[in-house]
Parts: sequence; structure tokens; C-alpha cells
Amino acid sequence: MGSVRIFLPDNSVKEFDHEPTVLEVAESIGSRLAKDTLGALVNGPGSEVVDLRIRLKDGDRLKILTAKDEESLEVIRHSAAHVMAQAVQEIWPEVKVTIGPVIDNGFYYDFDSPHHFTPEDLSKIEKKMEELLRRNDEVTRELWSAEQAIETFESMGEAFKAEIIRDLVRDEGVSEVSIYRQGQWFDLCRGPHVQRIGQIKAVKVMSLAGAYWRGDETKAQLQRVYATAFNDKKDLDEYLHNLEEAKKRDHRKLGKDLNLFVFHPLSPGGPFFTPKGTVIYNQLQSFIREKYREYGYEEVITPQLFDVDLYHQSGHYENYRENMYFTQIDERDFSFKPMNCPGHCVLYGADKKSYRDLPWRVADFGRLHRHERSGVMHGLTRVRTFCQDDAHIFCRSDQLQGEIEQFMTMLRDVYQKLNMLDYKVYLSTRPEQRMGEERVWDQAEQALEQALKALGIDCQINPGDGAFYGPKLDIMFVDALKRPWQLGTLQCDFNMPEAFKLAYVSEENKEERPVMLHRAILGSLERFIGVYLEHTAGHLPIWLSPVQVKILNLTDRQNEYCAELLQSLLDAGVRAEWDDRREKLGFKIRQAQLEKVPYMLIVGDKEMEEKRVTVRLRSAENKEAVEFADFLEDIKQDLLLRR
RNA sequence: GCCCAUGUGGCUCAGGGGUAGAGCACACCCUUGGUAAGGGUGAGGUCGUGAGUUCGAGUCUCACCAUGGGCUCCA
Repeated sequence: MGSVRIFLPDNSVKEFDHEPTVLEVAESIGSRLAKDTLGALVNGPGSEVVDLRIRLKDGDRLKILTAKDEESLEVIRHSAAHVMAQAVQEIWPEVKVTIGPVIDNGFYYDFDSPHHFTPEDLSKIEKKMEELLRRNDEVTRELWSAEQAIETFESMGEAFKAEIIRDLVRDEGVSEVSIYRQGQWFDLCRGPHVQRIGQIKAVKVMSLAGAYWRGDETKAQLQRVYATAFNDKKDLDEYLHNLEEAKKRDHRKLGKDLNLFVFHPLSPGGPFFTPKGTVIYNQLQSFIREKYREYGYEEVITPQLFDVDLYHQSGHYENYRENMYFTQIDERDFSFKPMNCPGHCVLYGADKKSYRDLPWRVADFGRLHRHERSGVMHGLTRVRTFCQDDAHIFCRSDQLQGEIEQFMTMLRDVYQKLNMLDYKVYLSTRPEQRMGEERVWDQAEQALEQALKALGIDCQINPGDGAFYGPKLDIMFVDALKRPWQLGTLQCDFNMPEAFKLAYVSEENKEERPVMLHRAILGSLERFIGVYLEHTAGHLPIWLSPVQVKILNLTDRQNEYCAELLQSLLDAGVRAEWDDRREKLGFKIRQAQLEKVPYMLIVGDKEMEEKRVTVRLRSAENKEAVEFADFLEDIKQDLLLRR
């Protein structure tokens, strides 16, 4: 028998006379390392985390994971999920277990329980888990035959587990399953798991939710318990702290605090923008309009209500009816538009188009109505009525790549101005169910890829994720708290030009079908405002701030001067207010600060005599008293350059 | 739509069978005060809606409405 060689990250080699487990390699390096081992990466950093009990093969490159490595969190959390299940079953023996996967920031476990968990139960579970961590049982892995496992779980009444194994036998032909045991408790599991339960240092049971067995509404309703685990208490505290921070930036809270928008039960999912919120809305809109002029778009206005026939023709009635609002007038069926595209197709077809008219870029800030399911609405980010920075580009197929490049350039331009520097691009290619010729798909997918390449933009490809009518790009904006949001999108559409029999006359005087691109940069203004408030924590750039300048006088001796200042600012188009209440300066500053006003102008006798103002920024930074005329010039520049 | 939780003045919340409270905001008065809350007085609520239990219901029950957390992460 030849020797088995295992390569370590420092390129050293360990030799064995048999295929060693990860743990055996760790032991050969040092007992301390062996004690701390949680799992391993084999053959590359991108690989899945493997269990420390698996056997390695000759030539494997091994990276042993300990609490120092972020990847080990997966092991910690996977084991913590088992601890949670064990804790729950120790408290309520009648509860049945299902699955408990690791998710982004923790893990969950779905239980089938006759007892409805309450918020108080969460801390009960957490206490029990902590007790189990102290008990520090060893975790062992066993291989059982599938039949034995099914029989065992069935005899325990764990029908869900038995079902999982049956499916594994049927779908993947497995004959053996792994079982992880800790103390008296065991669970069917693929792993990986820690050596001893005590290696889990910090757990927190977070929340409760309903879920369905296998995510299927028609199957058993389960109770999901969300929790998280970390390598030490400090990391857990930091995570909880970040959650608090995210809560403070919640756009629904900011919307209330800054008085930007409200909701009312009489229009669920229908935001009311207050005068202040409307300023933001309109500023964004005019910013985008300016970009439209720059990039050769034309804006149009199209109807709100269409005969349902339109949606039969576009296919929305067949595929999107659930989300549409209908009404009947004079015995004729109408629907509110859920998107602008069919209307734009009608407009396209209203006259004869020449190849010289293309590309035709039509923008529309039309109000859309979509009937979202009642449980999915969320502040401004998921609403039932909204308006997109929506435009459609009708072009020849040889113009595709150029249009895509132009769109991505425009998007970069807009995002940069908004200080949204981190975003990712996803390219979704042809799905199995699709329409159109392969040649057209080839061309469109290549155009997308080439355009990104030409601009040096990296993208991730999602094979098969495109719509049935064409491939697409999704732009995921990553906000200041590293959370991804899908805002921009660019979708190729071969279907709608076909459905509406759209055509243009080519140079050869032949009728040709144009390609249609659906595209948006901000997505919907509503959703964008929500996301942007969270990104900026409400500290909007000056040009977007509802109130840009607040004049704060010390005493009413400065009233006349303040009135002049206010008038000059208003005349210059600055959104200025004057807090003329007879309150102390500290009090006025506090209020302006809570409103997140970018500039506070403090005016006392000193300033008045010299025609100056003291400028306080919302960062609490104070500038020397400056001449008012200079301040006015500066802020005019801010507005001109959208700073 | 489904599961769980929540719904009390504009806002944040207390009160849990005997007829409604606080702070902030608001109004008025005093205070003319230099960088995040000066003081006083006052107004403001069919306790989400509807039914039921009860001598009596913000309070208990049920239904509905709205909001929030989830329902995509798969041994």
C-alpha cells in the first residue's frame, strides 16, 4: 500500500499509510489544533466546508478550519441547529423535527408541534441550549442503512425524517445515511458538525415564523424558529448591534420621523407622500429626466386604464391576471396598467416606422397598479401602486449591443451621482421554457455579454434564469450595510414585438421585427426612496433634501435680517426655512438636527452686523462665520451639480 | 393568500373587567437665551372595526381590517 500525501496551505506535505480523516491530519500537526478543529476545506477555498470526520484522499489540499476562520461558522451553526432541535425536544418531547439548515446570518429549524411557540418560549429554548452547550456532549457520526434509519425514525414518530430518507433512496439511490449523535439525541444529517457541543460559544434564538413543509402551501404548516450562533460572544454582540443599527435606518421609521410618507388602511400598499417626501420624489424624477435628455430618450404619457383586450394581446391576462386590478365601465372590461410596455407597443404601432427611427427610446413615469398579495407588502419597498423610471428601447438586433452599453453607462452615471458605488450585475440566460429562435437568443445573450465586457463590468451568469421572452441583466445594488437590493434591470423581449406585430421598414424596404428592451435604473421611485433612505440613513445629499437650509436666529433682534436671508435663499431656488420661534438656540439646533437638515445658518447680533452667517453642518461640524453672499454662491453650486 | 404577533391622542408607549394616563409634538403665557430638550398653563382619545359574554368591556371571546416578522435558503 502506497503512502497517502496530504498538502497543507503552507505547501508542506503530511504522509500517511492510510486515508486519514481531517482530524487525524490535525492531530499529526498538533494536539492544540486538533482540539480546535471545526471542519475543513478540501481542494480550494471555494469548496464546500467538509466534516472533520471525513477521510481524505491522496493529493488532497487541506485547509483546516478553526474558530478563526469565517467558514467555520457554517459548522458551528449547523451543529447549533441540532442543539436547538435537541433543546426543543427535551422541553417538549411531543415535538417532531423536520429540517434545520444554515442560512445567511444564522440558521433555523422547522418543527411540527401541537404547542404553539410563544415569544416566551424563545428564551426558554435559548436557556436550554446554553445548558446543552455546558453539557458539552461529544458529537459522533454513524452510518446507518436506509431501511434501518427509516424504521427507527418511524418508530419514533418522526415521519418527516422518514420521508426525507425515502426520497433520498428514490431520487438519489442512496443506501446509507449518516446520523449524528450527541448524548442521547441523534438526527439524520449530512453534516458537517463540531467535535463537541461546547465548541459552540454563543447562541441566540431570534424569532418565530410559520413555514410549510418543503415550502409548499398545501403541505403541513410548521413552526420555524430562527436563531444564530457565533464563534464567540463578541461576534454575536456585534451582530446584534448591527441589527439594531439596521433598525434605526429602517425607511419606515425614517419616513415617519422625517415626515416623508404615510400609509392609511383605506389604501393598503398605497403610499401617501407628504410635501417633504414629494420633494425627494420629484427631485429624483427630474434628475432622471435630465439623464433621459442626455442619453436620447423621449418621454411619453400613456393611459392608465386599458381595455382588457390589450392584456390578452400582450399575454399579461393569461400570465399576470392575479396581480391586476379590473373594473367594468359600460359593460366593457378594463384594467389598470400593471406595466407600461403594452401601451408603448400600441404607441409604437401608431405610425409606420423606418429603420431610421430606431433606436426608439420611450420613457414613461406612468403610475402602475399591481395587486401584491396582502402578506408581502413592506413599507415603500413593496407597494401596490408605484411608478418606475421605466423606458423601452425598440431597436434593430444589430443595435442591441450598443444600446446595452449605453444603458449600463447611464446606470453607472446615475448610481455614481447618488453615491451608490457598490453593485453587482447578473446575467440570466435562456430558460428551458422559452420562445423565439435559437439564433436570436444567441445574438441577445452575446450582445449582453459583449456589452459588459466592453465596459469592463464583471457579471455573474445565472444559466436558465432568463424570462421566457428573453435574457436579462439584473443589477443588485449593495447598500452601506452590505445588503443587496435589486433595483436596475435590462430585459430583452422577443415576445411583445411579435404579439403586437411591430415592424419597421429596413434599408432594403422590407418589414422587419424590432427587438424590445425593458429597462429601469432606479426600479420604482417608491422602492428606490425606501432603499436609498436605508443606504444613507436619512442623510440625503443636499439636492435631495426636502429642507436644505434652516435659519436659526438667536433673538428677535435678528428678525429683519433673517427675513432677508430667507427671501434671498428662496429667490435662488433653495428650499429654506426659518425657525423664528422664541426658543433657545440649542433647542432649535436639536430640531434641525433631528430633521437632518444639511445646513443650519446661525444668526446672532455678531453675524447680523457683518452680513455673515455661521454655518453648522448636520455632521455637527461648525464653519467659521462666512459672508452670506459666499454661502449663497456655494449652495447654488451644490444644487447645480447635485451634491 | 397562509402562520404568529401587534393595534390606546399627531408620535413613542403605560394601563389587562368598574367608565382613560405619561412624555414628546401642538396652542397660549413667561423667558431674548450662542451650538442636541428653559418654565408654566391648556386643548386633544367613539382605546382599529363589528358582533358576542357580562349588571358593566381598551381590558375576555369570535369575525373582519390594517401593520409587523416570516412563508426563497432543504438530511
